[in-house]
Amino acid sequence: MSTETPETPKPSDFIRDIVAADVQSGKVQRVITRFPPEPNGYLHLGHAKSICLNFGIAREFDGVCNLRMDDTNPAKEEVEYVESIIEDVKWLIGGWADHVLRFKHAGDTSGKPASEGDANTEPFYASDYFQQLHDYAVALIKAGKAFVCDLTPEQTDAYRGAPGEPGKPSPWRDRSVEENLDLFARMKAGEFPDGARTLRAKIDMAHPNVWMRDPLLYRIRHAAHHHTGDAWCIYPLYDYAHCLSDSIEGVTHSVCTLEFEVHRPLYDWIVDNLPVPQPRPHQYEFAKLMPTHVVISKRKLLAFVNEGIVSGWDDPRMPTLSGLRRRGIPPEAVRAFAIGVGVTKFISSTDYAVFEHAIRTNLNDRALRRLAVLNPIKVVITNYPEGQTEELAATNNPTQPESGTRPIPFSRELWIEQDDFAEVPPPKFFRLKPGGEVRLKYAYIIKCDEVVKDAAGKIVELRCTADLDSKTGGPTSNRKVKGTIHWVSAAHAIDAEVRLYDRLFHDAEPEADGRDWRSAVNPHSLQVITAKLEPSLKDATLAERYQFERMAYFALDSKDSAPGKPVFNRIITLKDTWAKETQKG
RNA sequence: UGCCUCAUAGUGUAAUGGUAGCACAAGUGACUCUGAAUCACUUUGUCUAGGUUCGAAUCCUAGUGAGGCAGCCA
Repeated sequence: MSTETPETPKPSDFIRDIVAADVQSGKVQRVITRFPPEPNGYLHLGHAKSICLNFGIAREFDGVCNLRMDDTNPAKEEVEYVESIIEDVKWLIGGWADHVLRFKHAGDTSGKPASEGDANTEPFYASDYFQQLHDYAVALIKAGKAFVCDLTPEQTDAYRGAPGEPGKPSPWRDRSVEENLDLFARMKAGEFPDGARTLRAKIDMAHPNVWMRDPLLYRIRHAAHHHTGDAWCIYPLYDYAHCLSDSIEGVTHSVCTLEFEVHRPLYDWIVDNLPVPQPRPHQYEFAKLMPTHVVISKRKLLAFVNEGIVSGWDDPRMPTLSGLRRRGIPPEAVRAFAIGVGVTKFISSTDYAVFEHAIRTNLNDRALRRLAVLNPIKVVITNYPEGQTEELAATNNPTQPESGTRPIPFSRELWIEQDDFAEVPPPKFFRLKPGGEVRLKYAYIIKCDEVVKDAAGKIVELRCTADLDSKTGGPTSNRKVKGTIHWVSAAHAIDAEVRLYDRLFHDAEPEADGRDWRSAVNPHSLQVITAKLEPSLKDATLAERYQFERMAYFALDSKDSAPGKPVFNRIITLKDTWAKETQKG
């Protein structure tokens, strides 16, 4: 069975146009891209677009894509995040771009990929290149293009000037090459405390682009690094490390988000002022994905976790990739969405409904149909013999006829959905009502004869008669009634915990008008119930997706489900035009 | 108010000087043993003003609006 949602014909965008032109002209022999997350948080829906872009370009142009940890800041980065990033990337591109994903041999720092069949691999790390980066810095100093600056952080800010007004040169700008070399060596040797000195590029303090005003290249941080340990106490900054990491790995197209656009002149300056291999990498920027109805900044996601609003980074309500995965959303759906939104430089937000549509499209194709009653009400078929059971054939997936049928048991006492009965039906109500008829899916047409209530007036049971000639598949089953509802046999149903997830935010823009997103959190984003499931669901598997007919799509929870004790997560509801209809009234 | 960038239906996104199309959303109808899916149809758009051109969403100029940039974060 194909699980790949038909994707837009052939992705084409301004970045792919550039790549195609570079390949066409022979400027680039082999396309190499990279996905460079900083390991200081979990990957989320926004990253999915970047992953699909970088890996997508690689696979479309017979290139490769390096997974690289952009870990130049020892204070913020952790191994836990590295591991989650690897798992999430593999999950997202699984079955689609695995073959273009490159790792390197564990421990190797050359920037070269692991050889075929190497079993001991790990992602690339910017921190692998600290020595090389250091040597390049020395070269810059020798060329008179970098200097050690003694300004304090505050002074550095003040000297930088502001947009619109030029900065002024650091008094340390014209130190001799020898002095700079000596000082840089002593920075590296740990002679100075944090913040005491920096290494800066010597460019132009009056440059209209603030990032070109003698930008910092290295800072002193006496801190252990998650990957290099205590080997270094000077750490390169992003602008210096990123372009050179690209160069060292042979990246041809370095694709990043729009906020780095103003950094591009610096990216170019660094690689153009160092003897790097040619052709050198080039940076291109696109607008990041901003879905409505979510909050995806790392800081806020971290707050969700730390403040206990959700159960963890992989809570099924989180827009993290691990959250989406645990929710049961297939990677194919995430990909179809991330690719479908397109790539431009226009800052926009994407309606969450587009994502939901991608999920439903994928699930409709692949999900196994099952009958399950979420909020049960008892039905007794008074003309059906007590103790009798018959097996009926139920279709597994009408969109995949080869998926066949499975047997479901029918008996005198059933559960049906509370919403499928109305004592006082609204207009156009097609379901069960007193004196009315409805089809029990795959079974009989029944008529409601009597509504039984308890002392409090609460409905406890519906007494119905079945038209025994109307059995599905039988010779006299052709009689039509307007409504068909789902049901389970009370004697055969299994109870299971079902977690009904809803959007974490009802507002399209949870932070509109400067509100704190916390005040917009949907208090009913999780509702836990015990549902009545058809017995075949006791054999549900984690790999499978299920549609509880007429209700929603579900998947087993990967953490809390156990053999004999299934726990289902609601992935997404079916579209419900009836609910929309009733809201109109 | 210096530099950079962007502007096409409600939301996204195509059209690369030649009929403004697609998706989502919204609406109407058909079909339906899932009020799902499917199918058909409908509504809504080139920021403004000039210019170049036989012809402009596209090229030029000016304006307007929006965003990014002044971390020893990435």
